[in-house]
Amino acid sequence: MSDTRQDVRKPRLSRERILDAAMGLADRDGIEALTIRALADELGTKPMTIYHHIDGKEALLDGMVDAVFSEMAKPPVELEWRDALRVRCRSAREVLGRHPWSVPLLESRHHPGPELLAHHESVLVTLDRAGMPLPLVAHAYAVLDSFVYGFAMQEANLAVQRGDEDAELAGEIAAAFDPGAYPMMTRFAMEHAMRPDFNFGDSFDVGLDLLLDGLARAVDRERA
Amino acid sequence: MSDTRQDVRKPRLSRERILDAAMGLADRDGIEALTIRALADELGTKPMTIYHHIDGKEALLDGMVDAVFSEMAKPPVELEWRDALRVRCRSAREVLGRHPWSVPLLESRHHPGPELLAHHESVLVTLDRAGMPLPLVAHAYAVLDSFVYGFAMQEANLAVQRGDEDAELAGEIAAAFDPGAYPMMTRFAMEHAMRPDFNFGDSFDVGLDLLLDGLARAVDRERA
DNA sequence: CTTGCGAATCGTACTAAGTACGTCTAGCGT
DNA sequence: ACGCTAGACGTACTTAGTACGATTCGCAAG
Repeated sequence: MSDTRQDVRKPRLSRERILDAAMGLADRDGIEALTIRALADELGTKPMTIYHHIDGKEALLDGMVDAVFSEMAKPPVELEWRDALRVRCRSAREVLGRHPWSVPLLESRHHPGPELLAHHESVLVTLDRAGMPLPLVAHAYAVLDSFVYGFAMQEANLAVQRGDEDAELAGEIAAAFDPGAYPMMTRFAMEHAMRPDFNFGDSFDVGLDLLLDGLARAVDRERA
Repeated sequence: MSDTRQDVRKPRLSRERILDAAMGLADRDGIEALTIRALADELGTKPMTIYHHIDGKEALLDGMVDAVFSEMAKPPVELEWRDALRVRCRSAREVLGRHPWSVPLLESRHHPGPELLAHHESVLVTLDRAGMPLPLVAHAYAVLDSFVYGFAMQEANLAVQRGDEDAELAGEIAAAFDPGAYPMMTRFAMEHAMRPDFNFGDSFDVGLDLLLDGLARAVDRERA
């Protein structure tokens, strides 16, 4: 009873409930469907109520980005640095894939939240215990994150096109093809990319290993 | 005379002039400042006039993205594949850096323009003549573009923060730091990232070489 | 030089979205 | 029981995209 009353009354809204709903809405309907009004409907309330918990839409987006970082696994300290980073990067890619709207947002937010900072700290620590000097740490971090973000960005792109129409889109693209204007692209599509067993995501581990192997060699060179 | 008259009269507007102005405006004031009204002002005209040349704002953005691709150097056919790709990737990074707003757009456009298609074709051809089998071509392309896009995205991020306030921003971030809550980040910043000779962009060539070297090794393994 | 046609331009207005401001109300402590 | 305050809400203003119809301009033919 008191539970019911409390549930309906007191904590009707909270920053967390709003963030959860916002992320769910963005996951489901896309980031462009995330409007304050739609969010209010989702929460069974009115637009202005949301402003009592969150300081404008920018702050909402900042909060969502930080929540995304909170979902990413940090590099496990008990693993050797390469394995630890592999775990972290795979998790990051998976999380970004689950929240495709977040990828372009990562770029435009300039208010790092606590989760983001903690995440960065943990990665830096891992690179440090790999024995990298600071300049190499900087390169390693920049390079790994560039790859992860960029890959997630391309995957998000593909996902949208897949969900959009597929047939219509493919037809449109095909129509733009002069017969044989792009022979290599055509061959590539026909003989590989359109095959049922082709999976863009398979390239992730390939690239990740390329980078980790290269970094390991760089560490070895430092040691010598 | 007739030149003057023609210059003032006939071609008052055109798709090209609109695209140029839109890109200039986005470069100068940021993509969020690119509104149809602002663009009309920039061109000395009225909003609705623009719609006679371009089919809505989405089409405008599509056109801008394609224009960005047109600025990127294709891999020169006369160079060995690794050098050719290095030229292409460096150029891509430079162009994306010049048009920071374009990076998030690359993801959201699903109407590939002719320049984009031609660019992709040229890269695929280069990978093909490197002797890669199609599956490796796919991996190479995915991995290289992920890195280039992701790197450009992070650079765009830094550029914004730099231009924004610098002092205010740095203070804000510093304020979020519990004294010593992020020791490795602090050390990294103090002893490396805040030093005047530190340059994030230096990591680009490092990562690019990591990937190209790794791909070259993969090609060699295929040969064996 | 006039006239008329079609393309380019513009004015008006509607819709969607973010949000400032003032009011209202429920539930708490006194 | 009563008033105080946090949270919720209604209204309305602002910015932005864009549909629709009227208007104007430049050129070519008479």
